[in-house]
Amino acid sequence: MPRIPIDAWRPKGIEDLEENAWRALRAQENIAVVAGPGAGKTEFLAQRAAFLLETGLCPDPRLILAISFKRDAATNLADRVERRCRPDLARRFVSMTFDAFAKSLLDRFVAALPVPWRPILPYKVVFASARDISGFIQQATQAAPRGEWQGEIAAIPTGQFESHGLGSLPLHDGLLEPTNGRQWAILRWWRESLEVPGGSRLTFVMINRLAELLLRTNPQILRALRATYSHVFLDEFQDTTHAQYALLRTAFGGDTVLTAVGDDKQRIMTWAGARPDAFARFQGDFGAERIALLCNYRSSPDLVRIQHVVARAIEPEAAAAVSMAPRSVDGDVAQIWHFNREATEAERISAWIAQDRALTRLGARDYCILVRQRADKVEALLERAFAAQGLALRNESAVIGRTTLQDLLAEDLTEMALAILRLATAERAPAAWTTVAEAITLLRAVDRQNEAACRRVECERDAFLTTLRARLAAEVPNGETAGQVMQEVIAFLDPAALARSVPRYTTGETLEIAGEALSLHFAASAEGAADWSAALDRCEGIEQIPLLTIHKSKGLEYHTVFFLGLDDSQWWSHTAANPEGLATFFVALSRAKQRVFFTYCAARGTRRKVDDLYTLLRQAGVQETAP
DNA sequence: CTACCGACGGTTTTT
DNA sequence: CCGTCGGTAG
Repeated sequence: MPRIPIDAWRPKGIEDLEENAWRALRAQENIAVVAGPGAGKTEFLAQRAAFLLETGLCPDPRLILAISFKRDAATNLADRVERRCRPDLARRFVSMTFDAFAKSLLDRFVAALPVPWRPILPYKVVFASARDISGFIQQATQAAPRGEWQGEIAAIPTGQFESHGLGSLPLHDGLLEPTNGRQWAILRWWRESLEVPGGSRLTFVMINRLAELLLRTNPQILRALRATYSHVFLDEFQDTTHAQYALLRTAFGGDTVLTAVGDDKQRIMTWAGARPDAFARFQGDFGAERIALLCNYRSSPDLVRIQHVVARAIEPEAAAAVSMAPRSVDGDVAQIWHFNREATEAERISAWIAQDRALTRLGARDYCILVRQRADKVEALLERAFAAQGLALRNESAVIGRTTLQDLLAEDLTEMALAILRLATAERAPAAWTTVAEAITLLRAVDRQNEAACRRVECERDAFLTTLRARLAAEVPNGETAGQVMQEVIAFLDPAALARSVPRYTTGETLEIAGEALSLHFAASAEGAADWSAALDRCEGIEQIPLLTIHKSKGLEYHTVFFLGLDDSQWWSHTAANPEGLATFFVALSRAKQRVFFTYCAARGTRRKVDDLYTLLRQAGVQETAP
């Protein structure tokens, strides 16, 4: 296949790029791309991948590795590259999460770890709860060999032990001799976790640290890794933790070309262990040039202007973004709504949305209810009023069985099972056909060359679909039938085959948890649904207004955003001008494409702590009204 | 058994 | 800031 000359390369699927994006796209050195909300970070990375592959700057057989924090971000990026590139090139783009990257290194080369750090196999991935850690700190305090260390250990903040303690202590070839109480406690944690008869218990922070040690002590593995990947992309770089940063330095501190993308103004994960200086250090440690993307393809000019007031409060030097999205609504694009009673608040929001929908024909998913925390409380508060207006809410973080709604909807199992049910209810569902065909090929492990085998599998599939179609046609949707039907669909897909063919389902209880939750959720969706197709719509959240926390909304966008509860009780941890609080507010504000409304309800509490946020809105010219 | 007090967690991802 | 949980006094 011919390579495209660098100067002749054009972007795929979009018109053009802004000037700085072109410069960043063509860079052959490490770069730090600072991209505010709506700048098209993911699109930029997808275009850069296409550029590097199609021009041969990433030469065959070398690969591009893209590292994201969340699974959905990793999948999303891989999908975009697939849509932009020939299959043989897209195959050389590897997109995974940080944790999956660290774990894959550990799993492949565990035997190369220095003996004192080698886990007992099979090790188990565990998630240390705050309770586990505070319990550990308590007993470590008791057991500390020196009096002066005891106070030091007792003073370790529970929330920082894993990220700042375990995450930032480098491991060494041999056993380490602790020089202070903190180190003693961290090493004790390591020994207790590694020396579990029957299998070590490792958290992802530990897996990151072990992967880093592995590369540092095995130059030949490090060389092989660097030979594999010519370029590495790092998404949401502002959220990099201590352990991840250390792994990056060891793994790619050589001649790999790194592209880090992110926005310090959207750094809202430091409380969960993100290091506050990742971007700044990256520029120093990796000699990366800083390139700022200035366009905002999401929000209208009026919203971008309001966002800029908040952006400057976070970073006084912040450059103003240029809105590329025309305004499409009349009236104020931002308002503060003041209520006395929660019932009035719920009623006015729902009535407003119902009326707006009637006028504009926007879909339910063009609106969004954002909260700082405790989405279930807000769901209970709004549900009745919304139902009275014929609106449905979808609490994305609702707990279903042992998982949550949004995790369940991201499961491969869910995608496959719902596609089968779509085929059994809808007249035409081309996307569902593709999904089902691919799923069956994967799960039945049919050789495409073997025509007889293919036909047999197709017959089996059609027979199942015919029976299912007849069954659904004969029954009115209800919870009990829906639960049973889902179990049958899962049985048809075959849990054993899923465990064999989907890496995610190979170990642990993930498949079982997803199966359970899917049956529960489909049952709940079918209860009171007009027909089976409506039950499936409900299951997928079509025509439901999303309700989610700011943290979950990162990276998403909505035409009209309601931020519910700009008050001290939702913002209990906020203090004036603290960067993380301002960043959280900035993320909420910048989800909106056209309109954003903040609500305050006196019955919920005061607004002293959040006074600085109101001041910023006032400075930006946002009016307060009592609708 | 109940009533009250103080401590603590909340916003999250990851195979 | 506010709800929950565990402990203890009555």
